Amino acid sequence: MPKPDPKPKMSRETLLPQLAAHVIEHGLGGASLRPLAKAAGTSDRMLIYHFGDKERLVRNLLEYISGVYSAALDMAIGQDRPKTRQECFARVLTLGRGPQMQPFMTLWWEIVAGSARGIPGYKDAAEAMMAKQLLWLEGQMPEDDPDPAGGARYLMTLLEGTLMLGTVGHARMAREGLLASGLADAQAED
Amino acid sequence: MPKPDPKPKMSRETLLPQLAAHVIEHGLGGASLRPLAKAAGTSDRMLIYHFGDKERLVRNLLEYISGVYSAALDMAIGQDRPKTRQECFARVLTLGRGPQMQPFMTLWWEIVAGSARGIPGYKDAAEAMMAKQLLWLEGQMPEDDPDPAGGARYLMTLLEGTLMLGTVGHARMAREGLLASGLADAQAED
DNA sequence: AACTTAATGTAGCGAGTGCTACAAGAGCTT
DNA sequence: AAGCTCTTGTAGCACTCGCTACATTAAGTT
Repeated sequence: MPKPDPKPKMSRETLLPQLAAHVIEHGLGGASLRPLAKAAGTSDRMLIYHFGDKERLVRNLLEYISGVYSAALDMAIGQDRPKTRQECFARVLTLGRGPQMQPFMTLWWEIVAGSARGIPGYKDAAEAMMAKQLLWLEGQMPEDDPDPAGGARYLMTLLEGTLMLGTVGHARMAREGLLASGLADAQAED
Repeated sequence: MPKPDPKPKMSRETLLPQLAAHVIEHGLGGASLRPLAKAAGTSDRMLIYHFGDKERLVRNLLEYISGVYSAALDMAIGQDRPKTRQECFARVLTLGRGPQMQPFMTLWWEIVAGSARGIPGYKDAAEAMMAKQLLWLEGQMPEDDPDPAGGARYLMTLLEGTLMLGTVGHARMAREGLLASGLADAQAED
């Protein structure tokens, strides 16, 4: 008869993945110690023990999540480069709108809001995530692009604007804008 | 000897401006009844009395704030139209980054985050505010623009992306992108 | 003046918040 | 075995949360 629960030692490293999963699903703002602890199979008591206080816990979580995001981007690198900026943009937009990215996006806007309000760990995480995404996008630019660096930054700006308009129910508006800019084909969806 | 406090009857209409002022300064997420009430010179008891419950209060607040935003935009219509899209974009970007707009922007990202999370009143407010801003921007497009409708939507997308990158500390990235797109001059600031 | 209704104050409830005091077990070294 | 440090459980504190019960005042209306 084997022991049903070996009860392994927990540390920040073993806790963070489970905590992050809970945060990605339920958000950071409304996250309180007890639900977080339950999601990770511990108690609020232990969260404070391992992280000191909630602020440091959140900071650690944001760092970790930023790392997860980074890894997810590395995972999603396409084999073949797109041939045009238009195709590049379409690809990354499709990726950003994919259902598996949706919890991430929901959390993302919360991080942006936290950055704007100046909540301790938020801006650092947001900055890191954007930096990583830019790097990734630069690597996805067409090979013969005349200005990959500037172009990637341009596409990033457009991409984020497009995603934002999408989350507030104005996907059509963004699409028509892209259409006018020559960065999108005419296609129906909303 | 006049009465020091005539204690006028309060209604939703008299309360909303003061409540909105508090929300614009301190945010919506962390807004709880008692601080809100104090900011409006009442009690939590009366907020519930007038609005029913907190969700309806928030909904009313978002509607009201959306109206305030709309009015602020109407106020900020320039007499002379810009001559180029570039100038148009520069103007609206300067306006959006102005210090008097900053509390609004901070609140805005919170509204976007709320929309993404599906919190009841948020998406409606965000949609209304974006619709209004688009209308405003269309009115600010150069007179000889070949496609004012599409152009305004394009500029909106770019603008929102630029503002977002700015709030997370990547203003430089957005600027270099705009520079590469031909929508901005070379100028130093960050 | 009697009655009705709207508006407000006081007090508090049950639940949840971050965090702590205290003690006990677990595994290690000496 | 004794001591020591790391990890964990149990209770609870002081506070805030949204909301309600109850009573009171103010202002019409009849």
